[in-house]
Amino acid sequence: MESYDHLKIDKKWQKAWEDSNLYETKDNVPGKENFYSLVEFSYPSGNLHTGHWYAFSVPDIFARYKRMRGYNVLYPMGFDAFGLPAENAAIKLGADPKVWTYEQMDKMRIQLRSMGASFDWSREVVTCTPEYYKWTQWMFNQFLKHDLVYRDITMVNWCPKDQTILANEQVVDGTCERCGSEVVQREQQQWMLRITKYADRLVDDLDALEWPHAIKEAQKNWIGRSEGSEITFELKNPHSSDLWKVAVFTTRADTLFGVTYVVLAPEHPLVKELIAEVENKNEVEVYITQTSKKLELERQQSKEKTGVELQGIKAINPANGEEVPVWIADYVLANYGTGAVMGVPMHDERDHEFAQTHGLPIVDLPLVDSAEITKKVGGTMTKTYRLRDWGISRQRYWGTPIPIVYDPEGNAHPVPDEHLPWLLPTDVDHTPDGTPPLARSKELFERTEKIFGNGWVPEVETMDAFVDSTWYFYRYLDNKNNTAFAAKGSMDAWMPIDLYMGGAEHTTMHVLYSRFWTKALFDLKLVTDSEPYTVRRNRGLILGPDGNKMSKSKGNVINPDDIVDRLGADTLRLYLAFMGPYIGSNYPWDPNGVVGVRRFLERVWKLKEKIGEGKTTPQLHKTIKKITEDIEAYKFNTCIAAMMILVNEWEKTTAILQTEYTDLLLLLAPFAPHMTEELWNTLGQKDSIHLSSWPTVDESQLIDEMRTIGIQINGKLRAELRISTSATKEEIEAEALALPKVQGLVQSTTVAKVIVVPGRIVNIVIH
RNA sequence: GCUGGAGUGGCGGAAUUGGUAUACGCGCUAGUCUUAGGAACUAGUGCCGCAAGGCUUAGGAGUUCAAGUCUCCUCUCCAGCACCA
Repeated sequence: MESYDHLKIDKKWQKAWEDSNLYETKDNVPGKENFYSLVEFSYPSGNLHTGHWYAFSVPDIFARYKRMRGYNVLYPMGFDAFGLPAENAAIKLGADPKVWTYEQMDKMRIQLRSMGASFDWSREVVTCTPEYYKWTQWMFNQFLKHDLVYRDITMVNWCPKDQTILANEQVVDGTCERCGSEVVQREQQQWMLRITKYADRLVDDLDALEWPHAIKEAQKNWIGRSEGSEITFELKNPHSSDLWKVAVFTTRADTLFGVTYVVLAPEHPLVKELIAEVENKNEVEVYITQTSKKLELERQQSKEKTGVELQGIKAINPANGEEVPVWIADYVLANYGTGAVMGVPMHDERDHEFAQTHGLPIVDLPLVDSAEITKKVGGTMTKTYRLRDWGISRQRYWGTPIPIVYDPEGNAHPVPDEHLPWLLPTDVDHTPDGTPPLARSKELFERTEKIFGNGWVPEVETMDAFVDSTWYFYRYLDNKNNTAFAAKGSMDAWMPIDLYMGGAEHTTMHVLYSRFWTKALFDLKLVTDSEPYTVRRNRGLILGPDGNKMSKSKGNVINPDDIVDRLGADTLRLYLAFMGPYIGSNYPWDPNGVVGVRRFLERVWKLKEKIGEGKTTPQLHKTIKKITEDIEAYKFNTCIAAMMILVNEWEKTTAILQTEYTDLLLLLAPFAPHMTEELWNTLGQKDSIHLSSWPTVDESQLIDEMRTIGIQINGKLRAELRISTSATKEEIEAEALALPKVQGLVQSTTVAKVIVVPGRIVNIVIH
């Protein structure tokens, strides 16, 4: 018999599946229910690493299993092709981002094929193609029309060295992830998406979703909804008749009588007005300048309660008319709540520290009812959020152009739909110099004037790449449509997504953004579901053999291509699935462990020689049952363990039936698609094993005639009893008590009670 | 600090959900084969003990005939948020 030659077998079947379009998925197949299984598509980095294998080949097991259970399964793949990784790599190599990206995608498609995953490549989606970003722009226009897009000046992360805005996720501990410079906050006008309008729904709709508690909590945490009161304090200056009002947000209106001062954030708009009135103008101005220069890192790390009193200004407590001093301090954040707080040192730790530092009074007055006092002082019960609107402007080249043009007066206008896709120009030097690269495109400016008239200029910013990925799962459903982002019929066939497996790092970014996007589309009646993912599950990470995250600098990277060459795609797939439950933990790579599963595959291979006449093994049906249950719970590790147990048992027998062997192949097919297909084929089967049905459990085979149960005395295991499963409680008790071992221990005592759990245990209670 | 999650052999992890703890794999030990290294195969392998036996699911208490599993306290680790009023 030929030995298991993975190199030959992997390639042979990958080609055969491709030639026969085995995984091409139709929107509707009579008699089959649809199942949409989604995994996060990847950046075209041109290098498929172990993480990709874990992210794609393990969920492929589930997709294949579902197909064998009779579902019409969509398991698509594509590329999140715009964005920083491509642009950075291109800049570094002096290459064109587009050329570089397309080269990487070509490489990755080849690597992805080596996985033997059941992707339907005919539905591939690439976000940097005009055919795709046309619809990203179209949706942007729709949102603009419905006031979900606006332009505003906000604080952004700015890297002074790279002269560019950084996304939040590119700021690592206050420094630029690329060059390590300390990031500063800077005011910048940008295009914003009104995600905060959806804050309540993004929190409340989580309740109905079948998602893990941890993911829901992380999103709630991130949105940070806080319920409280907004209360207005009047400010006055004894030397003039001017009056100002300042609203504060508090969750503790009940402490209103304990207020001994009011604090504004240094950036609070009112401060600019008040500054002319204060007695210590210089001091205040110096403080404002100092805090604005403070690096984000410092402000985060130093919890020192600095501040300056606005001398001469007094706030009037609406509850009792008492005059209290007004301060500015940078422990009050401008962009949370109203940017102003009432200082209650008795009941708030930070206020207490501030009061102590600056010698402000700390008074203990009785608490009142929050709702009542809020009403009494003319305040309102309100909610505030940590979540802020999503700034999507990027001063970069490699992204979806924001489809906006400005008239000669500087007013913004959307690029009409008939001019979409609003193409990304190519006549651009993409080296970052602090100005958007598109500003240097002659073609873009000429195009704008040609279409809109003299003096019109284009928007020169591009969109955050997270915008592209908010809706990619709709495009898989109808990826060639050029009259709509997807036809309603295709969306009805597949949405909402049945299973979305991905990384925990996307919980508060991509997953939240795409939920928002879907809700916005839903409100515009463009889609029929307000939530995109029925089930979301987070997988873990594959760590290096040293237990650290794989990285080139640590020298602990396992290259999947090497494993595929040496041991085969099936071994790698199987090992990744065998490491532990798919949902939950991170697992270190064990170079010996991967050899262990290869041995298992070889045993399955050799078992073919044992096919012959014989008796059915009851173990097979227990195995089918076990795997069917565990696979549904994404516990692929115990599925493989169950197959190993079966193979261990079969190795001890002289012969196995061919039907039993093919049942094992069917169970193993989702895990090791290449080897099982080869064995299936050599046994004379004509159709692909991957078009076959999942084996059924013969319930009658599950019933054991005899069973070994444990005999405990006072809860401690003392003996074992082999007994018929049809034995009555009385029979079991009698036999247990008759055991010599039990006799010896029970003899000189009184048996108080005997608990018999048939098929499980006997516990004899003695005194 | 707040929120969530987790602690089981030398390692990754099992445990029918309250019923024989340590399945399966790795590693380790011995043996067979091999010039050797490796690979493969066979047997053993929770800990202490020569043994009888005792102990064991981070630690401590509790409920129960019975606890890895339920309850309370303590400790440790991981993740997210964090001067969020």
